[in-house]
Amino acid sequence: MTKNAPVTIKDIAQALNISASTVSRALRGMPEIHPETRQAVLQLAQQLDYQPNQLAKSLVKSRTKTIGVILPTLSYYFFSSVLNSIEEAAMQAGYSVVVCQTNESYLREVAQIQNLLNSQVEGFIISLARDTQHFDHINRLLRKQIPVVIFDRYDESLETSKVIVDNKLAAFKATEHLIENGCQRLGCLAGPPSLLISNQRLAGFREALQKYNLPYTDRYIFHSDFTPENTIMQALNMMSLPQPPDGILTMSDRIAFSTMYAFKQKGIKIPEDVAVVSFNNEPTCIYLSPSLTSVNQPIQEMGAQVVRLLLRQLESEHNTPETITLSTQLMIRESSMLSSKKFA
Amino acid sequence: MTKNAPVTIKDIAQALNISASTVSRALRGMPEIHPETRQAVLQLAQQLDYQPNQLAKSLVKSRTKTIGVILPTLSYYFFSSVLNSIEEAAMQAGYSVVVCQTNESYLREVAQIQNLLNSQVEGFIISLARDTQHFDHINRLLRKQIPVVIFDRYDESLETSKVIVDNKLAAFKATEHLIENGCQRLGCLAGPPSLLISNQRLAGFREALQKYNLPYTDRYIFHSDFTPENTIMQALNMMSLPQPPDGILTMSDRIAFSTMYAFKQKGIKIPEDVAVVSFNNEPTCIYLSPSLTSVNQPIQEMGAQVVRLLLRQLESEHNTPETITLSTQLMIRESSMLSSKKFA
DNA sequence: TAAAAAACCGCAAACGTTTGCGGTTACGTT
DNA sequence: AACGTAACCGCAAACGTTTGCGGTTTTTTA
Repeated sequence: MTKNAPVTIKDIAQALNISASTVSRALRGMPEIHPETRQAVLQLAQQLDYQPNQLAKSLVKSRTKTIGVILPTLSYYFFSSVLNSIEEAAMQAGYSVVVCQTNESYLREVAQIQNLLNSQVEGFIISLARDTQHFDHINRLLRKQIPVVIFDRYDESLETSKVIVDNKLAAFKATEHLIENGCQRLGCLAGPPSLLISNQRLAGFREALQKYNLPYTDRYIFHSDFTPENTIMQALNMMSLPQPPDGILTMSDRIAFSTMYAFKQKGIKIPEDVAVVSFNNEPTCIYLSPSLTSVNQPIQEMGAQVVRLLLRQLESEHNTPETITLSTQLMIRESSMLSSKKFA
Repeated sequence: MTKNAPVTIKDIAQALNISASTVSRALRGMPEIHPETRQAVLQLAQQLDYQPNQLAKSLVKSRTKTIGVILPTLSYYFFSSVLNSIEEAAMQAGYSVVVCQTNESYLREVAQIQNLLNSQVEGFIISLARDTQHFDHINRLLRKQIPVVIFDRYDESLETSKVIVDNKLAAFKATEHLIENGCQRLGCLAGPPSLLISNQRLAGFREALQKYNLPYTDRYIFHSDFTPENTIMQALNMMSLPQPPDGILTMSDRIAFSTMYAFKQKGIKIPEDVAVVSFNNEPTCIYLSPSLTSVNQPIQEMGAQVVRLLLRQLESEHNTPETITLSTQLMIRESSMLSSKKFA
């Protein structure tokens, strides 16, 4: 019956002996066409299972109503979760989103942005890849006046709108919590030295040590590249220091998970031997034994604010960049409660 | 300098006093144009930061080289992970993918498919939503001769290519493992009754009981809708049976995580009081205490096979549907080792 | 009853590409 | 000197829509 080629507006027009423009208007319910012919068009369209070609539509209107989202990975709960809230907010505003993963690779990041650019997305939401060190690809977007909002993994040199958290303060408070719970020798399992937010957290860590007059030395700072293997190695290296720490701040739950796993293997007890606090507050935190103390970031609101900022730029021309700083919350659990009985 | 409107092929043509077709050919490195003019075109294109409009290109070629992927959610490690391998394989074949989440909702599933259809994706990779009960939206794709491959969450009535695992067998072996480890009263924490694969696993569970002459009764079957709250309720209901089970098969790690959490709260010991085995083998399994015995599905290969089947349909017309069944592997860990000492 | 307004519809251009076909040049070959 | 043949490039149509403008026909108004 139906041939292989999809049915177009012209097909309908021809079958009904009317013009394509009339069909177009009828399908969109414009007022200037007769109810009878509209009815006929609608019916035939339905019968032929007509699908409007989004490409053609976007081409003539020069609008895709699409925003591109660039994320390091979707396998992290944090990112897939804020993606959810981004999609929700975007949909509400009549935009659809297309997602790309960089897998933490700089090359992939520029390639993906290039792709989305060619696909005529109207704006970008980006969280930088681990390996991204220079930002020409982002600045190119800005030069083209394409709206960009960056969240979480950002860089200070970028003059875009951002929604972030006060990483330094959050780390300070997390470290303070460790100290208040009796930790004396603190170590830090940081992310790659290239990551700004990791360094900010490191700064907060250091500041807490200073405030409480604890000695600070680089020998208690280890950098993980986020892979389990590397993380485990770094964690065990730290614990084989002549004077191993009795409290550790890790930069993400993923790092903490691997660390706790390694410690379990080696018989190192948490929190008795060493307390642990972390970042991101993934749901898995509460499933672990001991449950993991972690800094919560307001995922829902982060997504909402990100698209709010982007929409502002999309709807009104030439907006000056704005930075929104959301507040964090330390979720205190067993892994940092030195005074608590385990499995209470 | 540069105006707001993006630079097109015509702009370049005009600036160089040549025709648009020449520019087009030059940009694509076709042989019939003079090296000098090609050079000029390339240079100007670079200088103006020309971006080819993918929409226009796709429109004239009637090809988007894009495949649509419909997933229940990206927050499950299983799905986001096979998405990764799908993207990898698709990219290798020169296709790009666009992902949509259904959030387990039937309505969203049909809406998302509709969207992708309008966006002219050339084929679909689908894993069904929890709430999907009828399949007109899928069959419509088939009628349109649009290639579709379904994986994991499928339905038997669908005459598409599929890549799946032998859920019944996997569940049988998992249950057998529980029995061989000394469990006498077995319970099953299944997924929604609407999910075929959950029912298949249930069948495998039942078959194992029969083989070992253990009593089977529906009172030991509970259905979770995958949410933590509901799962916890179902799990606790099961354990407050007059004769609670000493071994439980759960249909997914997510269900198992919530279950283990609930048991920990209630002081129910795993595996001493009740052993647990599960499905999906998420990385979190090894982080838990006790670590979680779980059925592994070959994620990498699943993604690879899925796009292989889809590509076959895309490149050669009219292919008969094919079903690929991959093999699973039970990863035995502490949660099911009744004889093992905890924290060995 | 004539003019004005309303209702309905078609023409053609446009969006940014690709591509078949034809048309100039310029060169090498007899 | 004439001709065949490369080499190089432009015209115009096409992809499937939308939309400004203009044209009929019908209805309303005075």
